[in-house]
Amino acid sequence: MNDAFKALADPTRRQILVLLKERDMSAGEIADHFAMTKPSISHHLNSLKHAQLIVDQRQGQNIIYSLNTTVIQEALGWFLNMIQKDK
Amino acid sequence: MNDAFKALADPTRRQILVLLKERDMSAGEIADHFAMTKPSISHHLNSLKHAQLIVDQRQGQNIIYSLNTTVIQEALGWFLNMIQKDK
DNA sequence: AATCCGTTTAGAAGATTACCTAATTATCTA
DNA sequence: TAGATAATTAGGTAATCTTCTAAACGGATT
Repeated sequence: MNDAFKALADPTRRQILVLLKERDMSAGEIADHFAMTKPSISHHLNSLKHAQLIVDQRQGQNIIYSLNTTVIQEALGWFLNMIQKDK
Repeated sequence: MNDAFKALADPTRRQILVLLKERDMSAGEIADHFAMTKPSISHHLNSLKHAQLIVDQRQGQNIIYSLNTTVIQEALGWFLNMIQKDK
């Protein structure tokens, strides 16, 4: 959960999540959306994966990334609890 | 919004928000909950304030901090949107 | 098996963050 | 106004983060 919050702190990583919300994408496709080298994007993907916000799956030469909503839902719960009136 | 996500990345700062959810507190009271110097806590409070996650108000010698749920609600919206099925 | 393509790993530079101690500011009280 | 208390600001250091280039890796194709 701490890893998730840390991963979410970076705007590039949040943008990657938004992209993956639309559809699954390969690492290269994701990288094409940013003015940044592929190794840098790969690092961000690893950070998101470590936080379990995304999952990956090899498909031939490509590695396809997709959103894992489980941890996102947990985070959502944290925020919901925070704006709850009592206790 | 980016400032809020960055502020939320630190566990001490999230814990401060949890404390302030229960009741408003002075900077000193907040600091008493952590094994950390007051200047360090003051730095964290400033970070949270800058992100508009909390507001402060002087009351005599004390400065009372309280939660500002507006930005928390915005973040909640971000997560909600992220787990939404389409669009 | 040689090579190509997509991707990750390694290593390093520069920026940012988190924490400390010391000094300063603001307010209250005697 | 002098002293005490609450909190912040200043300055410094160590650790972490973001990004880059160069090199290595895993499958697919020839």
